Amino acid sequence: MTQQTAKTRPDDSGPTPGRSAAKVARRLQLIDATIRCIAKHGLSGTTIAKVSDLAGTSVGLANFHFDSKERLFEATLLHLAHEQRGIWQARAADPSLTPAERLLAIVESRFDSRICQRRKLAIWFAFWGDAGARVIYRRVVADLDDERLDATVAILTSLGAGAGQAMADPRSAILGMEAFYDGLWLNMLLYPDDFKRLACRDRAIGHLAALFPAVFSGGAADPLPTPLLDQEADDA
Amino acid sequence: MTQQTAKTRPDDSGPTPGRSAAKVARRLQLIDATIRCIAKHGLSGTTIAKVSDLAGTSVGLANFHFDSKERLFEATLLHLAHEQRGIWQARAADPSLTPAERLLAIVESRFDSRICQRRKLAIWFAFWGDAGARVIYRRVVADLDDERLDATVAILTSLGAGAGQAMADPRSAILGMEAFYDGLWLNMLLYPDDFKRLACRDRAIGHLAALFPAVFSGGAADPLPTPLLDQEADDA
DNA sequence: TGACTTATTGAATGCCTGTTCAGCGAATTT
DNA sequence: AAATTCGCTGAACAGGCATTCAATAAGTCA
Repeated sequence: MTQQTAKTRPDDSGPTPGRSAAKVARRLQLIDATIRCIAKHGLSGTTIAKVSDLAGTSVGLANFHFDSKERLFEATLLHLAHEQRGIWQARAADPSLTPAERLLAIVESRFDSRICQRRKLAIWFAFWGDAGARVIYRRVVADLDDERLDATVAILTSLGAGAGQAMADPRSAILGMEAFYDGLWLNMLLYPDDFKRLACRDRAIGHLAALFPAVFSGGAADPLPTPLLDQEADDA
Repeated sequence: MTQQTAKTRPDDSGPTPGRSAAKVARRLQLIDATIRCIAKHGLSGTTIAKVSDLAGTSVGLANFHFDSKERLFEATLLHLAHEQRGIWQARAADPSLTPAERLLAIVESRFDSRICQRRKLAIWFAFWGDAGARVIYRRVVADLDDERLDATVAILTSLGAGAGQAMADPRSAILGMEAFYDGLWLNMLLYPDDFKRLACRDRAIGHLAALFPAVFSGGAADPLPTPLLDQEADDA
C-alpha cells in the first residue's frame, strides 16, 4: 500500500534499477544493524533508536522501510534463513555427490563459518527463547526448516537398508540429529571457549557416523572419534 | 539493608516464625507468577504489572520483596536452579548405586517430569536467548551448573578404562552429552508434538549407551535403540 | 528546466515502563 | 494499651518506547 507505485512501474524490479538497488542496500544495512543490536543487547534491549544509531540513520527510516519493528524483525529472520538455505543447497547441489555425501554436506553446512557466527547464533536463540518472538519465527522460517528436513529425509530414505535401524523412522532419526546440532549451537553461543566451531562440526559428523556405521567411515565407527578443541581463527 | 532489622532479631530465621513463613510464601507466589509470565509473554513481554496481575497482588509488592525487576528475575532463576539441584542430587544420593547407575540417574534427572515442563523450559531458553539475561544467568546459575558438571566428570573418571575412548577427555565427552540434552530441551519447547519427554529421555539414554557400550547394556549397543514417541500424559 | 516521485530527517505524540512513596491496617512488641 | 514495626496498596512520576508526520533533500522523468 505504501510501497507500490501503481503508475510508474507495476513490475517487481522496482521503480528504477538505481533506486531499487539503493533501497535493497539500505534495507540490508538496517537488517545488519538489527542483527548486531540483538546480539549485543538482546531482543528486549533492541530498540529502533539503537538500531538506527548502529546503522547510522535517523529513527524514522526503519519504519519507512519496514513499517514496524515487528516487520523489521521478520525481515531480519528471513534474511538469515535465506542465507542458510543458500548455503546448504549450494553444498548439496553437486550432482556428483553420493546420497551419503549429500547428507554429510547438509550436516556440515550447519557448521559453515558463514553461519556459525556468534552474532547470528544469538539471533536464532533470541527468537527461540522469547514466547512472543517464537510465533514470528514459525510464521517466517517454518517452511524453510521443513524444506531442509524433507530434503534430509529424502536422502536418508534413498540410503535404504544400508542406514540400519535408524531407517525404522527416518524422520524421527533426523529430528534427533538436528536436536544435537541445536544443542551444539547453543553451547557455541553460551560457552565459546569450550565449543569451537570445527570441534562441534567434528562432533556432529562423529554422531552421524555412529548413527549410520554401515554408510560412513566403512563399518563399525567410533561413537565420538576425536572430541577435541580446534584453534582455527574464526569470526569475532 | 532494607530487610534486616538489627534490633528485634539478628538471626536468619526472620522477625517471627509466622511472619517469615508468610513472607517466603509471598515471594514464592511472585516467583511462580514470574515463571508463568515469562513462559506466556517472553522476557521482553514480562512486566511488573503483568506479574503482579498474575500473582493477584498490587504493583508495588514485587519491588517491596525483590527491590527490582532484575532481582526478581535472579530469584526466579535461582529458585529453578535449586529445584533442579535438589532433584539430581536426590536421585544420585542412593549409596547402593554403582557409578554407572549414578551417571544414568543424573542424566535421567534432566528429563524428570518436575523439570521438563514447558513452562520451566521456557525460562531457561528465555535467559539463554537474551544477551542481557545471559549475564544474569551466569552470575546466578554458573556455580550450580559447574557443580553438576564436576560431579558427572568424577563419576566418569571412576568408571575408568571401561568407559572406552571417551575417557581420553571426560570433560569434553560430558560437555557433548549435555549439549545433546540441551538440544532435546529446545525441541521439547519448540515442537512439543514431535519431542515428548519420555521419548527424549530414551534418546538421551540411548546416546549415553552408545558412548559407553562397555558400561551400559553390556557390550556393543545400538546407537539409537528405539527413537519413538511416547504418549504419557505429561504436564500441560 | 520544471514537475513529480522517492528517500530521509528528527521533533512531536501518546503510551507503557519500572520505581517511589505516603498512607494504612494488621501483627507484634513493650 | 500504646507504640512500633511489617506487609501491602495504588496513585504519581520520570524516563524510554514505537510510531507519526510535516518538512526537506535527492533522484527521476518529460
